[in-house]
Amino acid sequence: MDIKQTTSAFAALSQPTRLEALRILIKSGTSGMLAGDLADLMEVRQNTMSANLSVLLQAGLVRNEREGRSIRYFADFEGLRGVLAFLMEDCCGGSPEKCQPLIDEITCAC
Amino acid sequence: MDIKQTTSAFAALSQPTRLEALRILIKSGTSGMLAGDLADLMEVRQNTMSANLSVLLQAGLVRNEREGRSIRYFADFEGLRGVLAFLMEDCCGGSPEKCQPLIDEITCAC
DNA sequence: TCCATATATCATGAATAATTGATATATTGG
DNA sequence: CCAATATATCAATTATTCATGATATATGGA
Repeated sequence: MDIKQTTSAFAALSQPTRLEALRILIKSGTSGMLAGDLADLMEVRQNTMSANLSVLLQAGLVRNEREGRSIRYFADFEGLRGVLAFLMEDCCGGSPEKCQPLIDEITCAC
Repeated sequence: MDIKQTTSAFAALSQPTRLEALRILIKSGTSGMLAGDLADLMEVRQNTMSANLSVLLQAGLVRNEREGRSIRYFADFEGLRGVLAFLMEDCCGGSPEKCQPLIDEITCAC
């Protein structure tokens, strides 16, 4: 993971449609969602959603699988991990006590 | 934390100078860094760094304190927490087993 | 093979953002 | 109060990004 990949990922997340799409895919977990269903759910046009999913794909934040005529998209948790890890690298070096609340918040009840 | 704040934060992180600056401030923890020292360290001009710090400030990712003639900047861990929490909200809903590696990576050795 | 469905790509115009030189503001020391 | 230092703001140019309409590609069913 380098700075170029990471800025590309954050750029992908800096647009409301893409951020919401990824959040939905994160919630959807292993089930993912069909591109068209996501467009319908979010009430955006087909080509807009396609373009936005393509940006998320290039950024390594989602992956996809063809499923008949449709294409199913999934959050790429590995990609997410890399981006967040790069950002927070050595966060404890200067102030360990600052890190715990952040971790607690990210940490979900699984 | 809403989608507007979050996209603004990610937009702030989508630019190499700002991402690096925040990473340095994250590593610096409670010591933070003076704006000028950060500009020198990163070899960017004074006004460019000032503009970029201002974007990070508006995004709630850093805070600052005047210190004599200088201004000291710090990573805002509370802001970071909010952004990451919003992104990962309900990540376990669909697939709890996917979350742990991500949390492990973020979790530092403090 | 032909048609319908699902998604992707292309071209374009409108809006946003980035860097830079110049200048302004704020603080300190003399 | 004046000069020096540290940072912020302004104006302008250039470069990116976005949504959109139109079109292309790919798959499945008849």
